[in-house]
Amino acid sequence: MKYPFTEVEKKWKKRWEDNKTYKTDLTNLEKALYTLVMFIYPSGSKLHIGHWYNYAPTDSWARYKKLRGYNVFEPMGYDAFGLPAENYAIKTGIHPQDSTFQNIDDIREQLKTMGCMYDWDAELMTCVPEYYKWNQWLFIELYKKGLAYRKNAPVNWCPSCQTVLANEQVQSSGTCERCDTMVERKNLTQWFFKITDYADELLDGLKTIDWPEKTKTMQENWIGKSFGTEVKFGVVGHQDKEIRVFTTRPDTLFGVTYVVLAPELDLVQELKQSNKIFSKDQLSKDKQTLISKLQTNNVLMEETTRDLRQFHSNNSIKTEQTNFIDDSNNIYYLYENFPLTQDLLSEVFEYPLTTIRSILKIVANNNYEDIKNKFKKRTNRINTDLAVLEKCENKKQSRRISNYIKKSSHLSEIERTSTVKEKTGVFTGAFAINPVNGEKVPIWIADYALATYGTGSVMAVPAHDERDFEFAIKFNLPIRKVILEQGTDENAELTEAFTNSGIMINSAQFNGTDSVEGKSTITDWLSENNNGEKKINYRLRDWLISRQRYWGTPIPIIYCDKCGEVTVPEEQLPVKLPYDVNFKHDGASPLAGNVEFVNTTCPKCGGHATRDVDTMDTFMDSSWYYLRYLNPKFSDGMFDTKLGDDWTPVDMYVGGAEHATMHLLYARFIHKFLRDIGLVNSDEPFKRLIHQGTITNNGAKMSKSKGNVVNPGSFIEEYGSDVFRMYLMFMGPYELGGDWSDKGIVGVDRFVQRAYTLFENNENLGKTVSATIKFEMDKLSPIEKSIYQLVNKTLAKFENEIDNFRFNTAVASLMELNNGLKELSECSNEMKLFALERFAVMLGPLAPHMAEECWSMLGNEKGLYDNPIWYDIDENALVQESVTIVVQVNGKVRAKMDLQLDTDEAKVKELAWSDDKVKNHTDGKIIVKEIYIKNKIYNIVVR
RNA sequence: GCGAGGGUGGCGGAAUUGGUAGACGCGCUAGACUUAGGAUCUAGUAUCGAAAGGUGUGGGGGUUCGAGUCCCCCCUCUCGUACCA
Repeated sequence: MKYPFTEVEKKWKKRWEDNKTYKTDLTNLEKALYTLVMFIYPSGSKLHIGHWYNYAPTDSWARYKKLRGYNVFEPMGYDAFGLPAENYAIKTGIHPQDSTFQNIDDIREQLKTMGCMYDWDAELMTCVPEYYKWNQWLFIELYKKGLAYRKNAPVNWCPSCQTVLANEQVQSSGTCERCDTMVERKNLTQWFFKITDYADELLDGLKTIDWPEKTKTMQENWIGKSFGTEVKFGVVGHQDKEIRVFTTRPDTLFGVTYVVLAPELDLVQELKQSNKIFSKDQLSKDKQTLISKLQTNNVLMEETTRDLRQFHSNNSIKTEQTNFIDDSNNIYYLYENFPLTQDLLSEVFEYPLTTIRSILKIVANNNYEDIKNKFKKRTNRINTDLAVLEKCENKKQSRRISNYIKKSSHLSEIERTSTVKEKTGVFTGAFAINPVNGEKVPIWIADYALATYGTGSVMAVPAHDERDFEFAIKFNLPIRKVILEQGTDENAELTEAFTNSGIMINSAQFNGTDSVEGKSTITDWLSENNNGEKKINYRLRDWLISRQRYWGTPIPIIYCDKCGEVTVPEEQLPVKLPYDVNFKHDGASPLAGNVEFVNTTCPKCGGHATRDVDTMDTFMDSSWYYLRYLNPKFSDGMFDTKLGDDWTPVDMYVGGAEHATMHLLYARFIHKFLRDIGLVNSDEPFKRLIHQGTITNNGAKMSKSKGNVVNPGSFIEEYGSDVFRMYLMFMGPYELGGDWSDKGIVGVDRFVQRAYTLFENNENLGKTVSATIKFEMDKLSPIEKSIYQLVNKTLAKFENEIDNFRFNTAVASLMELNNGLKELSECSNEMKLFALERFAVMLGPLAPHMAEECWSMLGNEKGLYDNPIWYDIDENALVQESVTIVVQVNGKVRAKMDLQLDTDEAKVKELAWSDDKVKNHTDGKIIVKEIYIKNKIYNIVVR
């Protein structure tokens, strides 16, 4: 008879449910094992094969552990808050709460068809007040410890939808996912969690957990700890200001030719304002006279920006700068007090400064005093120092800066930081002072400097940094080599940035130092002179948790005119999410529209106050749900701390690799925080982590929007859930995933049919024969012996494979066993029972319904999972008595010999040489050597 | 660009420490049983060759008695990441 999966599945599901087979006794800590799979987002679409691929094999692992006597806790729940439900509401008008509850009901039913051993008493959902109350409580705890704070931060804002978008809703083109409008960045005051306080611990903890190396590396990079130096640059004309830059290459400090500020920095605004542009008549009489003289004397340089920068950077020139606008709306920079040094004069001569050159030409060959005198005569300056006038390239320099800042604010984070984008920037007109040599370098703003990293200011060393090099080339800024690559010419021009270590040059007293050593030498020098210090920087940013959205946990903060920011008192929690809300976007958080919600009284003074109208990031929910599962109905706290201590860290956690740096980092942070406030006694939430691979469809990720989702429905109907789950496991390595194809499912089905028939043919065997634990191999027939060995071998293999999530080879080993049991009919009933008992038990984790049925067909009264059982291996049966020894000639296989294990070399040699093929290949050749690897190979080397 | 992981028959994929490459399954071929076969069973199936014997794990080089496995260079695919100073 064909395996009647419909009846069998129904029968066992009912029995499991009636017997509460999968209800875990959490007070029993002997061999306690917490297996967890990332909980499900209850969307309107059905469970697809991706969910099955995630959950079913994990359940098989848990079942295996259960059969081995572990007290396994395997819960399932719903990550029920979030954007999709709200977007769905905007589209259809169905309230997120209604659709979510409906979806949860549907999904629960679908999950049950899988036949996983979830403890349904532990089921939880995050969108109910009993759950999110504790998000709020946790928020307040963080707040009390100074780890929750508010600051102004940019969000992705769609001007057309009038709403805030999550990063993943912004397309790579920088447009809105829904309406294709260009997304803007808008500053809003928002809540942050200070995860950065835990940066070091999050980094160190990685060493203690059994996670995929790849994931740990990703977290490591994400945290991005980097050791460097913070250097203080002065600002010309602003004694009170300084620019701090972070660098990992203090050894290149002498190569700084400009400084870059991120456009968002407050300092940029100040510099812009301080570099005020005067109208010409606002200037002093003296200056006006000077300007006219410079203009009439034609000491006006039309194309001199580049050359001026050269002056500034190559020489320690201290000038006074005045910006003004003339009657024809041209902007000029007037630099006074250029010291007319010999250096400058010779330098000037190098560049096509037509005007100055024409002046200096006259005096080129004269001595310094002559030059001074002649220059004085020519310009009618009393002062012998040079004044120069630079015409601004762009008439609207100031506006240019503003425009640039505005423009970069329009770019999304993704777009701005795209490396393929060409570098942009604008000169501020201001100069910074390099502390190491007093050199003046121009200050630029450019969006390749990120306000969110380090100080937001960068010292640019084009010669030794790729980005700076690219920028310098584009804007014609000087490139000064200060690290010499070994074996290269000091004067050779660089065609690309040299970023490795070398010998320091052009670095005054540090010349000749190895650049690696130079890092600390220079840093020490800076510290001594109070110009900088050692500094550690992190790439990790604080966790922005505010969402200008409805379907989430309300932030438990009240704003009072008198008392300011006040937390909601614990006894007033939860702050319930009101049902009646216009969640259609109107430019603000939907909760802002609910007057009843917003208006409240201040818990401190009783006066009028308003509530925070934002909700929390849903990663908050998933940061501690594994603790709540232990008792979702617990009301005396976030979770039962006794159970938390007993059952966490989670022994096995399975979920997608896409959560590597978000969820998995946040949960670790929260866990550590909970430890610090005494709620858990462990450092890490998840001891062991496995990522399932992704199942693609024709190479594309399955998604509802693409319409390429494969539903398991038809396969379940045709083959049953056990065959389907086993096929998913058989497809390939679990952690790799792969492209979906149903081509091989018939193979698994055939295997199941054959196995079922085998049990059918031996029905009630256990009632007539008593079970044997161990056989004396000498007393077995050859067939019995080989079956006995195969069964034991399979057990050993199977255990190892399942333990390590290698389900494909575990299934294969059972198929091999099944093939090997073809001759079972020729065995004694004792041997039959021995083999079939073990076969049924091994089927248990992979095909739970079928295995229960087979197990009961043998005559067992108690179910496999009600009375878990696993068999010991007879080690004697694993010992091979004979072994195939391969005879090679020059590494090529020429003969194979079946010999007793541990046959001695002389005997092997004799047999090897008696083989005809071996003779053929060695005749007439010189024997160089012979190698014998015991029980494996006999290799003859000839020439 | 950088980081990680892959590339093995017609296909999905096996191969503890270097030691018989291709387990298991699909597909295919032949046969058996059948009124029938998209059921089941049996045998075969890397490739060239009639055979002997060659050749074979992306390509090239190397180490070794022996390399899918170790080392160097290159090609290619997938994933992650995106100017982190």
